[in-house]
Amino acid sequence: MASTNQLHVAGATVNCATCKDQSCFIQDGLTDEQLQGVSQISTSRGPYQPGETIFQIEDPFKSLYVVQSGATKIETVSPDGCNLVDGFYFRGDVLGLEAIGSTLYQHDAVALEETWLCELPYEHLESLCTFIPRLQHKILIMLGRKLRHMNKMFLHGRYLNAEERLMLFFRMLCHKQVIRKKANSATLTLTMSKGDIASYLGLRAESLSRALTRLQKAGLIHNHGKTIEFHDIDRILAFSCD
Amino acid sequence: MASTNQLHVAGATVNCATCKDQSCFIQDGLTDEQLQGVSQISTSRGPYQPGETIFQIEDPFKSLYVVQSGATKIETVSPDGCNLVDGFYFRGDVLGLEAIGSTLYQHDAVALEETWLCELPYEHLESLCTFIPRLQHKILIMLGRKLRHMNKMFLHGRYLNAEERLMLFFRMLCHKQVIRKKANSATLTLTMSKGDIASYLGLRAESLSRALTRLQKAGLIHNHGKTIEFHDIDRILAFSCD
DNA sequence: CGATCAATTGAGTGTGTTCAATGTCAGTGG
DNA sequence: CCACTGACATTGAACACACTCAATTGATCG
Repeated sequence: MASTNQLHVAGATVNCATCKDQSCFIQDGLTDEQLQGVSQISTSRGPYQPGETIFQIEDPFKSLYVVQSGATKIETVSPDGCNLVDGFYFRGDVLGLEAIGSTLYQHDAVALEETWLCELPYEHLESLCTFIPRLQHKILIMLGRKLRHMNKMFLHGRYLNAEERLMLFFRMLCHKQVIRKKANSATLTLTMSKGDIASYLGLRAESLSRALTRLQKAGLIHNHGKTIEFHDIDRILAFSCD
Repeated sequence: MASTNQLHVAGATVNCATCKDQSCFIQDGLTDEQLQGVSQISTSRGPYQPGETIFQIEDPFKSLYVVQSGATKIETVSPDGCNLVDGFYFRGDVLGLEAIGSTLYQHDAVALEETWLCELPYEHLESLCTFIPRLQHKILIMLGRKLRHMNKMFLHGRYLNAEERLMLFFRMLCHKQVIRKKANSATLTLTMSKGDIASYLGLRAESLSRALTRLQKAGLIHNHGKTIEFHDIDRILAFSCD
């Protein structure tokens, strides 16, 4: 696996500094000089293959990772030994925030497809914050945003039934531009298993399957294998949980 | 309502700097000089009376608040207009973290009993972080800890039944020293309504009531009105959700 | 082509919800 | 002092939704 300060994105190899062009949230809005500071501590990692582990639960916490391309899931183990999928991460998302303030990672992180990451050693990053107040500000914003997101999912997700949770999931994927939208129809190619999705949504695989079937019978989607087609994506996007 | 840099705790009026003695997390471990910096930006607020609002959802976000004495709840409004209780805060807890990175508060915060708070203007606090790396570090730890806590509640709480959620709630109150423990029996005087507790636990008031009844029939607790007695608190504390 | 794992479908069950009725308590006013 | 009120709490009965367990189909890969 390569380990350079070069990034591989969509077939091309590019420098970390061009992160800026991809609106990678951490770098976004920093001056060139500040950017260089961040570049100096960051390292490109990849390609991770599907199923490959990025870090494991209770490994010593060392770095945050920004997803440059590909997709990743994080999961923990429940009291009774089941795997609980806790999140999906796509381009621009930051892995490892839950470990801040701890010495250990809180999850397993696993690549879902061929994935490139940008590693940010956390101690260096925190030190850098002292010299770049704007960077400190961005990290804090990111943490606050994550808190709000979890809070919303937590509070409102509880009261949604299986179909509503699924709609919410599709909306999230659309927002992260994982669903390729054209006109008002769209296609989604799943990189994760349906079991993972079910777990993420707090459902059993069977319940998710039934929800998919119901949405299909309602004419909203067409579900075959790893691809889901949306006939009227706008109706899904219009669905509101709040 | 008073507004000074004096704190009222347990009937006495004390200076903000003595926060240190109460292991208020933000100040804890700072040098005297650094402490003074924090003291300079902080203001004591109170007493808030039961039911009194501290801040409201969508008010402009200005400050974090550390609970010095008393108790507070935060709540949001669900899609269908119900109040959802999202957290209870006791001595040493910090209110308003979810608003970091936003311009608006994300919750209503309401005092549950006579309550004193220490107000920390957020912009000042963030500026101060640049000069006191240790303070920055503490804030980040605090946010990470909050993330982990929510994560755990979110993931594992979903799979607990009513009784288990209730036990978890008691355990939390014990940990926050709200339940007065003596030998292996203990007493809890509720400052919040049972409806609030139910909402916090993701249950209906009826379901919570039934869970209380079942625990009482099992001889674990005695539930009358606003007080709950624990005959064998250790069995409750031994209950593990993970 | 069979082996294996993921996904789907069916039938029966359980836990919390919903709706409605009753009980409890504090505060108010006659 | 008692009756009235309104908010909160409890209890009962019927229901809904996701769960469990089991069987079947489908997809992928050696």
